[in-house]
Order: sequence, then structure tokens, then C-alpha cells
Amino acid sequence: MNLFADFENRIKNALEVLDIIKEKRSEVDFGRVAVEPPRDQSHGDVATNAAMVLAKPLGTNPRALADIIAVALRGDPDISEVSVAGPGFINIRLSTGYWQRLLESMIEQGTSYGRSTVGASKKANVEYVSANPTGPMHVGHCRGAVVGDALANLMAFAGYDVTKEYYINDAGSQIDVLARSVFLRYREALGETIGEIPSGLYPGDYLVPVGQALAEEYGPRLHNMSEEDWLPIVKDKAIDAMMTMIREDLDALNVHHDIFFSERALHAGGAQRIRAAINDLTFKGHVYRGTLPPPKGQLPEDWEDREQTLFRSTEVGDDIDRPLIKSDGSYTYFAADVAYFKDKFDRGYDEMIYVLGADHGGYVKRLEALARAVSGGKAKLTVLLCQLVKLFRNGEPVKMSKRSGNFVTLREVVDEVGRDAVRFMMLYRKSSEPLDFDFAKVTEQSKDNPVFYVQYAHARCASVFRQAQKAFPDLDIESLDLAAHANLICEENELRLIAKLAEYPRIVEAAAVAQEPHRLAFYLYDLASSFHGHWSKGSENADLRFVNDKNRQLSVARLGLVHAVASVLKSGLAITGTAAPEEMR
RNA sequence: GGUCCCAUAGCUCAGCAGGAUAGAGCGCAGGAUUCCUAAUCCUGAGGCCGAUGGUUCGAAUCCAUCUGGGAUCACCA
Repeated sequence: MNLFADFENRIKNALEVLDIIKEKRSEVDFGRVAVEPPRDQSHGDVATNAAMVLAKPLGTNPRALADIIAVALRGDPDISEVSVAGPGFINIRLSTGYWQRLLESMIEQGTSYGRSTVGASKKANVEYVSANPTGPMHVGHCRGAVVGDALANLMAFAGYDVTKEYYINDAGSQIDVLARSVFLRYREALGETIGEIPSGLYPGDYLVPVGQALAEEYGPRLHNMSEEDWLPIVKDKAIDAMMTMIREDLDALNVHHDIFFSERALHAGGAQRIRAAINDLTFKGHVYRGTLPPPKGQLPEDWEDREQTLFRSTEVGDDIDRPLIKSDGSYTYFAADVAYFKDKFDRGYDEMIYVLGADHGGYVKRLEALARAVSGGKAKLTVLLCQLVKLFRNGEPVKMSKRSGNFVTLREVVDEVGRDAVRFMMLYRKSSEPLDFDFAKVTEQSKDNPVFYVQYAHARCASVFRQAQKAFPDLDIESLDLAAHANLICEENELRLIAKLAEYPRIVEAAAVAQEPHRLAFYLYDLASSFHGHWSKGSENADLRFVNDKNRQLSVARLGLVHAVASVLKSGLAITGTAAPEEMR
């Protein structure tokens, strides 16, 4: 049962039978009628703008209409009070009985509570990470990895049929560079002195074992081949090794993809699939031979005007047409992307989401253009740009430079602060906002640290159950019907905690539809705060404690409430990919 | 120069498809522990929502212009 959906129905049903509406039913649209929690709790539990939205088409004023609607709503036994306030808000207060039944329903649903069907089983593809397989993942990949993963989890929970996908950029010149770098390590493994790694090759030590493995497998045989012959062999080995490493890194971060899609597969067999995709675009009239105007602003020194095969993306919303086939006849990266998108589209996804770093912002328009052209405007493609993460250690920014190899890897961060801290902090900010990540703060065990604060609330819930077991040793908590005495829950603070839990389904839906997983993280913090606050009420007034050894039924009823809180925390934390611990250390 | 993101309390940020007196944490000032983890809680001070116009019953939120910060610009991947 979703409180706000429930009352939206009730309010709309009440509206339908009002005379003033029946007379002009065809002229009014309930689409803008919102049913939501009021900004200020003192106003009530549920508020609606129905009167303000509908007054104009009905030719009346909001206050007068609100009074009429209020009268109709007062007939609902679950509503204890209806008032009209401000410019025409209708504020509704719910009966204690309604809250109790809501709690029962939450307890019965457990961690399924909050699941939604807004996704309507639509097929959604979330592509994220897609780091080049040329080395270990660095910290810059973290945010996209976590945001993409959490968004995918969230959308699945909200009723989408979600595929998590990783596009492996295993074609192109950077892979040749990788293979040559590995080949050098191979020669090294055979005993050659290679000296300093030449610039232009990847210097990282992580390539040493790959060279050794090649030396073991092939001995000196590769060394005697021409580059043309050894390159594909070394490439295969290198990509394999890099992807294994990347998968391990992702695993450390609790990120798991369903599909790893290889760019090379698109180039295979004489670039069959890329050609097919370009043919498809050509057939639809989006391709021509021509030249591009020089880039605006600073003109590159080596700029030359040459004829290429171009995608007329300006006709579908882009700023400039995009090359598909270079002047030397080879395919651009973007050409592979056309083929890749077409593949996704042909696989039948209703929504395709690309989670990219802010440094790829310039790529968005051409992706959107390509989606329009390939799908004839039918595909829904959205790009989620994650702004950059700045690392801090003791308040000082951590300097990184790729050239010196002095960059922080994803693994280092996860090993140092733990995956939960990394994940939650990456979500505890709108992704369109830059993020400061301070090593000291995220490991701190205090309320400054939202990860800790939320996990602690869950651990506290578990602690209450342990205490209950102590107070009632014969209580069989495992098989206890925690919903049985929900009707004993009637303290003001308890009802407010239920009200906070009642927001959960709404948050899930809104966050999933808006594709903003940070909203969930903020909600969890908010819920934890409500729980900690309620807990402390027990310090002031022993009657409010969850466990009361003189009143078994009341204790069981309150265990039900605690269980509901724990379930929502657990369910929400699971979506963020963060653990819900039973105790803190 | 073009495009994208951002601007809300001293600091770091929320603000839910425009709505009632703009919220939280930190920091600051005060308070709560014979009692389920004080690893927490409670109270208070603190804001011309970057600027100017526009849309309307109503704007931090939508539109335009401007200012200031960040990212980006390719036959690269």
C-alpha cells in the first residue's frame, strides 16, 4: 500500500462525484492534481493542490472549491481531519487506525515494501563504467560506476526490466599501444633489458605479469614474428588480462554488469556490423560525402580540409555533422558507436541510459542525434553526466598526474575506506554537482559521515531485537508475527516514524523516473535521523522505549515498527549497494 | 568563440515534474547519559535563493539576457 497513491485515488474518486465537476467533466484534467506530504508537518499528513489547479477551468475560486472538496473528503473514515489553508491547499490528517494498518502492511511486505510498477516492465539498458581496457580503473571511474549501478538497481526496484551493460573499448589505436607495451614486457620477461619505457607506451607495472604469461606460453616464438603477426596474439592476451583486472576492481566496489559488449566484435569480419549500421543510416538519408568547417575558436595547427563520409547529425539536433569514415577509409570511434546503438535498439530496449563523466559532455548531442536518426525518433536515450570527483586528504587536494603514473586507483580507494563508504558518498550528491571526497571524513564514525549514520541506524534496529530477546528469553523472534499488535502503536512520535516510512515508495518512484539515485541516499539519511531521534525519546521517557519488559504485547508491537524501519533501511541500502550491518565496530 | 554543468546560511549541500513561514549537516551558543550502543539526541542564533527582466493566482524552481566558477571542443579513443 502506497499512502500517496492511495489518497490520490481517493481524492480523484471524490472529485468525480462532485456536481460542480460532473457538469464540466470534459473540460477538466486531473493530471496536475498532486497529492504529497505537506512541507510543514504541522499542516497535516497529506496535502493536495486539487482546488488550486481545478478552480480556473471550473470558473470558481480555489478557496470555495477547496471547501466543497473538503466536505466530500470528511466522509472518509480513514481521514480524521480536513482543513483548507493558504491559497487553497487541502490538508488531510489521517486516523491512527490508518497508520496502524499501513504499518501492518509494511511489516508483511518486508524488504519488498516500496517496490513499484512505474517502470511497467519496460526494458531499460544502463550502460556505465565502460573504462578503456588499458589499465586498472582509477578513482575517476568510481562515481560513474556507483551512480550507474545504483540507478540500475533503483530502476529494477521501480519495475523496469534492467540490463547493466559495459561497453569495452577494445578496438582502436590505444589497444595497439597497449599490445606494444605488453610486448615490451614480454621481451623483458625473456631476459632482455628494456630500460626505461619509451614515451607513448603504457609504463605501468601491471603489465609485467601479462608479459610473463606470454613468455611462459609462447617462449621466444613471438619475438621471431613480424609485428603484423604477433600483434593480434598479444592484443587478445592483453585485453583479456585487463578486463580480468577491471572485473576484479568492479567486484571490489560491488559493481556487476550483465553484459560486456565488445567494440572489437563490431569491427570483426571486415567491420561487417559497422558497415551495416552505416548502410542503415545511409538508407534513411543521414549520410553524405563532404567536408567539415574548421573547428571554431583556436584552429589546430595541423588542420586540413579533407573529404570524409559524414553523418548529417545537424538535421537531428547536433551542432555539427560527424565523421563516420575517415579520409583514409578507416572507421571513426563514432561509427562503432552507431553500430553499438543500433545493436541496443534492435535488442528492443525502451530506454537506453548512458552514464558518462563530465569530460564526455561534448559527446551528448551526437549520441542523442544518432538515437533519433537510427530509431526514427522512437528510442529514448538519456545521458547522465557525472561531474568530477576531487580527492582530499586531510583537507589538502590530492594531486594526480597520469604522466608520472601518480594516479590513485579505484582499488586503492576501496581498500582504504571500504566499499560501503565509497558507494554511499558517491551517491550522497546530485550527480550533476562536483563532489569532494575526503579520505578522513568518509571513514569517520560520527554523524558527519552519512554512511556511518545510516548504517548505525540499521545496527541499532538489530540491537533492539537483541535487547528484546534478553528481556523476553522465551520469545521466539524468528517466527513472531510482528504485525499482530500494530494497533497498539499510537504514540505521536511512533506515528510520525510510520509517516516517514510511508514516503519510501514515493521516493523510489520519483528517484527512478528522474534518474536521480541521490534522492534515495538523502531519504535514507532522513529516515535514519527520524529513527535516532525517536530512539532518544526513550532516554527522556522510559515509556517510549521499544522494549518494555512489563508489557510484552506492546514490546512486540514496537518491534514491528523497528522491523519496518530496518526493512526500509536494508532495502534502500541494498539499492545503493551498501551493506546493512547488524552491529557496528 | 560554441556547447554542457553549476551558483541557496560562515562552510558543504538538499529542496521532490511552480505552491503555504526556504531545509539538513558542519561550525557557533546552550542543554540531555543510574536507562535498548551519548558512535546519539534536544534547543537557539544565522538566508534579498548570483543579477535583471518575463510567463501566472503564485517562481529558489520555468523562459530570456547578463555576471562569476567548472568541464569540453578533433579524422582521438
